[in-house]
Amino acid sequence: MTKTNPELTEGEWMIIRAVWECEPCAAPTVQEALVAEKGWSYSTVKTMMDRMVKKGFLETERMRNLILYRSSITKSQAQGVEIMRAVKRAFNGALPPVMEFLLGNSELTESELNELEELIRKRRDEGSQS
Amino acid sequence: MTKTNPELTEGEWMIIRAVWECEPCAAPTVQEALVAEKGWSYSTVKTMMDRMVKKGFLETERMRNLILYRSSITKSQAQGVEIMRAVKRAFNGALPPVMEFLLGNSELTESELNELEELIRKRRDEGSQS
DNA sequence: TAGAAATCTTTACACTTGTAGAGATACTCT
DNA sequence: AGAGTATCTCTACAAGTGTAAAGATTTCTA
Repeated sequence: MTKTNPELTEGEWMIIRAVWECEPCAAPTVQEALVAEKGWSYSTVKTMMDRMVKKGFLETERMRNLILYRSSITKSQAQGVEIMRAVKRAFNGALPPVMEFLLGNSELTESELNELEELIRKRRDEGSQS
Repeated sequence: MTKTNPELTEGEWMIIRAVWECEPCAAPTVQEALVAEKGWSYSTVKTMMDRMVKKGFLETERMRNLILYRSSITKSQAQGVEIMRAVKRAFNGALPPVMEFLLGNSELTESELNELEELIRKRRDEGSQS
């Protein structure tokens, strides 16, 4: 039942980030992890988590009276969907302008710039081999 | 009343893209432009547009019986907000991993790669001057 | 000037999302 | 076994979003 194209809401991102940190974990644990940042009550968190189960973002396993949750989607999967959705919406799916925007609007250190150049070089090598 | 931090929904993106294409334009024009892709009725489009006015995403000007709409936010403004929101949500605001992801998951031509390197170089020069 | 055509206004409804209270259960410790 | 504690379930509600029908108004045209 794993969702292949997960579109998470802001609240769901909060939840799943916490789950990735501690899975498998129970709802009260997640709530405790988020209460400082979001102030959410237990009911709030539990409701969201159960909705996420229904949507296929989380899975549950019952251990006695405890319900353990784990993510059904990987972090990189969710990251990819999220970023690509934005790219599609805002840039009609065109990547170079996005890169351009990011390069122009971000604070990158020297070493990060080097790293990126390295990635580009690697990318080029891979490309020419196929 | 221009919104400085516009978060557009999917539907609103549809609308505003069409508005950017033809502004100033009337609601029926926008509806016609979108009906093929979305199948939205006139009422649907008009309702969304009026909500967007209330939110400060669009502005209106009345000409006789016609209401002309124009965008209150620029394309690059909206693009920036959209992409940065995704970066923040999915990558906790860290840009290098995003770039890495994009480089690894996109089809870029040789010349686009060159272009990116050029951008990086330029970025570095700017950085070292300040 | 009456009917047709274009456009706008009002109202509505279902679904999602953020939010949570209140009550039911189950487990633990004395 | 009873009381306290932890956890879960049920129910609810307001705001926002996608969707649009029906009616009102304005303008054009014969």
